[in-house]
Amino acid sequence: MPRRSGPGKRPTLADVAARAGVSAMTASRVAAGNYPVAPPTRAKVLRAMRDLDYVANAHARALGGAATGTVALVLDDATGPFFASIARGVERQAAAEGRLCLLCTTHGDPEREAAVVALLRERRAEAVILVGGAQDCATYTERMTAFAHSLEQSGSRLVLCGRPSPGPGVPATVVEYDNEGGAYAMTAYLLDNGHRTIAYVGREPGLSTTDERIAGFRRAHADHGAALDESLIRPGAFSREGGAAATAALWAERTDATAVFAATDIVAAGVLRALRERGVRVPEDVSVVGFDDIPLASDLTPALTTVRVPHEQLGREAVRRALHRGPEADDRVVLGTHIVVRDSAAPHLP
Amino acid sequence: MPRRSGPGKRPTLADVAARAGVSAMTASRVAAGNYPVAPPTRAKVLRAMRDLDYVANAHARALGGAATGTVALVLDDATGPFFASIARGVERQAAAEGRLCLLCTTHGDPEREAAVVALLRERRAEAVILVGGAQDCATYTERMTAFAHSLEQSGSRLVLCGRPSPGPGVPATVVEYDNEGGAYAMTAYLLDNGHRTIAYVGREPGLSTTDERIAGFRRAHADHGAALDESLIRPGAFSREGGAAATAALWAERTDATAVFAATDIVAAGVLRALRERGVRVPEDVSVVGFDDIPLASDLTPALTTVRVPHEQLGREAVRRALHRGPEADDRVVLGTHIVVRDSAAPHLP
DNA sequence: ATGAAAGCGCTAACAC
DNA sequence: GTGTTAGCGCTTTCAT
Repeated sequence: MPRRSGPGKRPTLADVAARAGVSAMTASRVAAGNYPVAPPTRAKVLRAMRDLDYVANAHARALGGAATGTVALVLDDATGPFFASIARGVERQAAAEGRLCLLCTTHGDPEREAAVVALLRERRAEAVILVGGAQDCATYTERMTAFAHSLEQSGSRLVLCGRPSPGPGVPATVVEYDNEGGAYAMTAYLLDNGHRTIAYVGREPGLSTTDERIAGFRRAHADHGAALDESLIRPGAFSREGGAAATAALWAERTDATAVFAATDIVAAGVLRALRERGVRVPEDVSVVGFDDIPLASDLTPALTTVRVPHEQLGREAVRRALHRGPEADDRVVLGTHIVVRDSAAPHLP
Repeated sequence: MPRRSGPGKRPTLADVAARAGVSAMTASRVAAGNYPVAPPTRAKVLRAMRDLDYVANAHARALGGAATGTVALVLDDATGPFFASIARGVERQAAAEGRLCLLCTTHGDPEREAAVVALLRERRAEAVILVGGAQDCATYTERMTAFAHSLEQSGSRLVLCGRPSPGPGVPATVVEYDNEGGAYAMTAYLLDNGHRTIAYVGREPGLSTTDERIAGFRRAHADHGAALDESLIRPGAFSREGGAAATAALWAERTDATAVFAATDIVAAGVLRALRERGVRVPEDVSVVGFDDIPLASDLTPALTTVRVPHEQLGREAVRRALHRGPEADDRVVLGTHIVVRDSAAPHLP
């Protein structure tokens, strides 16, 4: 049982040293464990630490110039769909590297994002990982470039995770995944299965992920010599409601689509609901596919065929690369995506 | 654009002071903003800070004795079902109170939990919030009591969130929710709807939440004068597979249950799947209800009737109470739960 | 309203 | 192997 209980007086290394009858430096060496200390002395110090319930002060260490042992994860919102998976990857890798993980959210507000980055600079976080939601592309690049420089100047590393790169030469690590390729593969899969009228539901204007996915959608059509009716690309928010509303709007206009490519799994959930309400059977009448492969995908009815994004691995890579990087200013990886076939898509028999 | 770019030389308050032609103390006062400084002086200092891109060193501040502005959230696993909601509550409240939030996971390993608590003591986190998963009750109480004291001694506050209290007098904040009441209300709802053979699926032995939920299940039966066949309480892990397996086992034995109370929504997902595979219609043939009201619940088919647990509010309360507490050692709240009626339960007509 | 000095707890650099 | 000195960057006295 500790001797003192008031929150005011925590034992310091000096206290330990005094109690063990050695100097503070010796106690420090024992604590760090990276320096030879005579076994008997060592034992005495250890004993004193136990007796006093000594706890090192991480801030004092950090002040001395040591690394802070902290990486920071910055998200739009803690309940976003990939949050858990990416956070898990980040946290696991951070733990594996002996770091603790700070969690911050911005709610999509650029000002708050800047404020958070400022706070993290004060904390000297070793890495600041910005995840998802690439907003307004006009100022995005310069904002990220400014963050990258200011973080570098305070000894931190900016990591853009699932966000576009601000360009070469900017001191940042970029960990992306292949949106275009995944959309291409999925579209090709539908085309190979005989679908020729495929709706893309959930275009969020200005979002980098949307643009890339639609690019893959287009390229697959082109490669398969399939005509693409632009009016099949439907706007819609990245939400259940967005998916349901977009589907309702589409069906009010035309009912000839044999497949729906939802921009995300969440959107797909809305699409499925809207179709069910209209008595459209999936996959018998219409095939529905998604993007992301979040846990929900396999719980939907029918289980969703979708594009797998390696969220957890994104998180791990973000930490790994930020912590062990070479001398080059910038660093960029693109992780692969692939389709996961479940029950929501079937061949279209003409 | 900052003058220096190497990660080695960050400007300090002294640099700012020198550039502004004042003393470090004055610069400090301007930075803190809590002390009168002559407007012209103030302006000069602010200017210097901008020019130098000055960033305060949070560790130096913390070393000086100031609060660290950090709360820590400790979970079993980042992908746990309530993780996102509780984390959101914690993060939001922390942000509202000007704190940053550390995120740690233990993977259910008590040793790692202890290691994490030790790390957080070093960081002087103002609050350490332990969430969910109360394991082996034999040593649990003493472990938590020890954590509470050691954290208190290093100036931190232990918060148990959705975990049982270690008892009165222990310096910890406990934020629970009403498991027994929620289970009671749900069971009563089923009984009121004419169900008399209700299976409880997903008893995890030794888990406090399980015990409390089953207690409510029993009490409702007793209050309604309904006999409770003990063999209807089925063991099973808190997972989709656990729910499916337990349902399969139950149905292999008997098929007379008209309702299934799944221990959690995740378990309910497994139950639904197993019933679907057997051609049992929900809710026409059998009613299924869950516990937690995670987002998944409304995406299941049919949408799940379940017990709502205010996860986000749990997180908020955890932070709020830890930060603003009176002089009493212990502090405990129990947040209410209530049933959410959706489509997976229907009256049973004899 | 501003400044000077001391110290928070730890560790790198240098003695002994 | 162990002790001494100095200093990380900021803030709290205590002057002025």
